[in-house]
Amino acid sequence: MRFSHKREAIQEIVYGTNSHPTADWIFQKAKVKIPNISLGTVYRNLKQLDDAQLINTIYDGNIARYDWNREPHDHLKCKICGDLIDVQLFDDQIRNTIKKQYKFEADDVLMTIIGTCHKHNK
Amino acid sequence: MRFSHKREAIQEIVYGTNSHPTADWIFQKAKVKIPNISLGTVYRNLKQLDDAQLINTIYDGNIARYDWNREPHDHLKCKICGDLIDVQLFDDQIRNTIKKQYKFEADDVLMTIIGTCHKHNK
DNA sequence: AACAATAATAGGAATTATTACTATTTATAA
DNA sequence: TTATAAATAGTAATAATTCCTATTATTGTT
Repeated sequence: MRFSHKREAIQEIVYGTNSHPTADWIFQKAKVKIPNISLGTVYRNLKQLDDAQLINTIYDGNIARYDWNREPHDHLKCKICGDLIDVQLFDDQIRNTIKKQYKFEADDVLMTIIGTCHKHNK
Repeated sequence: MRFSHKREAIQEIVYGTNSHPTADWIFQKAKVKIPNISLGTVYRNLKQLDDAQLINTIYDGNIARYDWNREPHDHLKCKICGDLIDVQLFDDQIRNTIKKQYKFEADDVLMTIIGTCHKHNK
């Protein structure tokens, strides 16, 4: 993977937020710095950064979001504001349990808890 | 919700498979019985059946799949063949843990384990 | 520094999944 | 049996994403 200013900028944008941004959000931010950047470039580079293990892609309903946090973690999703909150729920032990119980070679555990976040406490 | 033959047929199709079908797969099956059914009808009725708690909608990457199984359960997703396998991993205890730790009112726990299923054992 | 090979890009077209719109049909309650 | 409103077909519209192609930029090699 050869160096590119655009990819560098895209990576900086993803690394600069905890908001699990969408491709379009990243595109809007990128345009401020690089007015002629195209959405295709954003998608292509996000994919490359994911392939290079520099960012994570997470699917939120049927939209892709991007996450700089490469540590294994899960998400709390607020059904009111839609926010995704990072949490650490399980350790590696679960993989062994699953492997034994279901003859399934587990690579990754994706977990989302749907609910209401503290901002909406009455 | 008023009775409809099409909705009945759509529900039967979802209830008749363990394959977590997509809207389009259901549409193809429905056309065999009801040649003039439209894709919009399939989507509308799947939404109604979900609202009525008669089926479940699950998001697999960025595509919606439908599941007759209303019991709380999780999925093993094979990265090779894409199959989703139903499994029962956690009980309600996890909700209380999350609630305490994160001040989060948990309604639902969505969990998918990515890996390789037994069909691909060498 | 100039060159050659090829990765990266812009801009737009194409694709895929899904929702919205509207005139017509159908279920059902009175 | 008729009035009502829900359900529908067919199609247009939208949203997210991928694909295509001519041009541009990076980088290893002269």
